[in-house]
Amino acid sequence: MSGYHALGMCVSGAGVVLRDMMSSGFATCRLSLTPRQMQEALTPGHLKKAKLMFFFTRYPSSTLLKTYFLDVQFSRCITSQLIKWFSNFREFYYIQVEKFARQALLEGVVDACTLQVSRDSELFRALNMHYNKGNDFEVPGRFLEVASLTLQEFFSAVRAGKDADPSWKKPIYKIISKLDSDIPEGFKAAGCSQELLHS
DNA sequence: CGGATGCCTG
DNA sequence: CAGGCATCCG
Repeated sequence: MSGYHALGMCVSGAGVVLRDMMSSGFATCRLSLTPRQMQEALTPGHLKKAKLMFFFTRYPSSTLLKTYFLDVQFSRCITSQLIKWFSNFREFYYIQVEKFARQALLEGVVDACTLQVSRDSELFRALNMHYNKGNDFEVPGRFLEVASLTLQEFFSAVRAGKDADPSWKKPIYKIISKLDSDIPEGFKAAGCSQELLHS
């Protein structure tokens, strides 16, 4: 809940100001008047922001990322680093889900549909701990749905013995990649990364 | 060749 | 999470 408030405040704030700085000052005086807030390297605040964004998008394009990190000076290095972050986020996510799917199988679960990820489930706890450590952000319900589907897909695949195929996860990745949802505009706000760091 | 992906290591 | 490397494509 506190997370929502912080973002809400960012939305009405200095978003426009940053744009003006970029279009005028930066473009005409690139060497002498570099905006102070324009980061040349990703900060811990950016990392925290990226993790929260993961709750909405698992497969963000570099283009999308550029529109949500307006305070970052994108370069090949920065872009690849951000993309890399999400790649790492996905790895952790899928590893966790697979683990719980196999566990459910061992516990004798029969119907995949009964596998639902709720806010009080162990899987959610593990994921929330990783992407929202301080638990200061209200995870969107949509994420729970995506996680549930992912869990069911892994469960069904393993139960069907598809994990024998070296590339058995590919079909699942394909499905999940289509479930990305829009990211709240609040994440674009200037200073958002730092605000999150404090909350 | 240089950049994007993906797997997997430490 | 960052490094490395193998691989694929323009």
